[in-house]
Amino acid sequence: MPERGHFHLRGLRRSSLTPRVRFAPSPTGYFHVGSARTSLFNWLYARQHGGTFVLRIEDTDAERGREEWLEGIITAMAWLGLEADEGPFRQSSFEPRHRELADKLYESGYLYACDCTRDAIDERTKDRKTPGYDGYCRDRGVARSATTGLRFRTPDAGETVVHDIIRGDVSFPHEAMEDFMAVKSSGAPLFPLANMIDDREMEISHVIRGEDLLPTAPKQILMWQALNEIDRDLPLPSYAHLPMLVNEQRKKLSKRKDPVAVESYRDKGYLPQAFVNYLALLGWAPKGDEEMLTLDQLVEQFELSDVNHAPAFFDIAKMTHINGEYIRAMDVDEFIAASQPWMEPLADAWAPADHEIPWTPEQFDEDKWRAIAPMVQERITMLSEIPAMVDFLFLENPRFDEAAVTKVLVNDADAERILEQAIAAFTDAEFQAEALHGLLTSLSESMDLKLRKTQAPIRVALTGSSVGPPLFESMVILGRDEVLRRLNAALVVARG
RNA sequence: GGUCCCAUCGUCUAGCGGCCUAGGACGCCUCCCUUUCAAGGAGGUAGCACGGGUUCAAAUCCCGUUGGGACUGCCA
Repeated sequence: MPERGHFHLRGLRRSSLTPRVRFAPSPTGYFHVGSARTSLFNWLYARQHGGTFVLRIEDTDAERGREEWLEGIITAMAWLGLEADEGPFRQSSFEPRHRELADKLYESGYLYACDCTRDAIDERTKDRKTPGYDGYCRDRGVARSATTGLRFRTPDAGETVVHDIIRGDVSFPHEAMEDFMAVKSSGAPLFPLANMIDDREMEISHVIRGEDLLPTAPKQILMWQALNEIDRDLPLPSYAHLPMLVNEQRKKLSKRKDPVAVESYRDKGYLPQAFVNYLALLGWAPKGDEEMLTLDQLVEQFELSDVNHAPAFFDIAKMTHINGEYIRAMDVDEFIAASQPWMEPLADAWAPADHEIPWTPEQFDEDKWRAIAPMVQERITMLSEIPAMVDFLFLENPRFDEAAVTKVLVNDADAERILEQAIAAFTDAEFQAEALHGLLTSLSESMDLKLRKTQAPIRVALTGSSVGPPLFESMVILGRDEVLRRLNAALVVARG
């Protein structure tokens, strides 16, 4: 069923309404979670309608665009599974066309030259109720020069209506619309113009972007219509403005204060499927009660017109929970493969940033890791948590948690006899989890202690921590000799 | 200040006039399971911002108020 907004495409010669959408990020050094969501929604829309997903990098800000950042965007999108059908195109490469059309708009009178400085405008308008450009140069006939920008002559009356697939019709009265700057004094168009020209040239049918761009939509529509008069006559795209992603203060996510880099979530060990799944749940919800959805299911169920209007809080706690679910849902081999970058990163493969591995490559033991992996899998929510949980298997000596040592080895009067008896019992025990379990259980009974009490000093002695994977399984993986050696070392500590 | 957007549990949301005694999920709390921690199981906590209409009937429609937010640059 065609949703609201599709009527714009009536009479269009574009082949049978197949949509062409685009994701147009500006390169800023990392991939923003908001961009990821916008990208995802565009991709989903294209996929479910058999359309085309175009990637266009808006790199016209000379100071900002850096070569390696393009790679960052593509890498992050590939990680999320959002490959573009066309592109990446660089907006900067279309600048000749931008200038050509800007000139045409100027020659046709849609744009006029303005030599006002910001200070002069502010000075003139400081006492007015309505700040913004006052139209000073509108009819002054200022000659275009290297110091004049070009402003768009907005209509005096009437209004421009943005037909938004998500929000319905949004009207902007021209009366309140200033003659905005469209072309820099350098002759290069500003974002609203350049962005719109590219959408025309690429015959984009649906502009799906953040709500922060809703106020620029009427400007772009006005200029689009102007170009329809003097250049090609092209149908307006449909618009869909996605609600903002906000922080706990309900403000737009800030690159300064909020953790917005997609790369950092990858580094922490969020799985792309989980990340995408969570992103899809921000501003949209599936029909049923099941919210764990694969990319394929999202393509099937996603509905752009059902997207919410209100801003959504980017809740890392919920995303982390979903990530844990995905981790537990993997089979062990998948889990081991996925965790490799955090365990034994390959020399020329991707490795997480800010991640320290406590053991050396020589100390790492693949067999031990495989043996304990299933138990680790159901205890973590992020892959980066793994090393701290298994390092005792690979290190010469466990990294001791001082608080735990003090509590269960030093300050606990029972620690000494528990360790002594455990050593005696384990020395010629069958080293198998069930057997060890039974052995310590009966040993506890003979000492009139709870098993939870007797396992504590042993756990700290072997792993350095009072929390961790199941103890008896860990003992088997560690082996009798090592278990006895560590218990004896702990006994020395317990005896003070 | 101006223009625009928005408003259901703390959070993400379902709900599109009667099925709502407002459903699910995260979080939080309790209990069960249990060798720690998790996981899992069973419960619980908590919401229609407010005020007017319209209607036999409103979380759902309309208006207003309040409260959030975005934009307001020769950045994109």
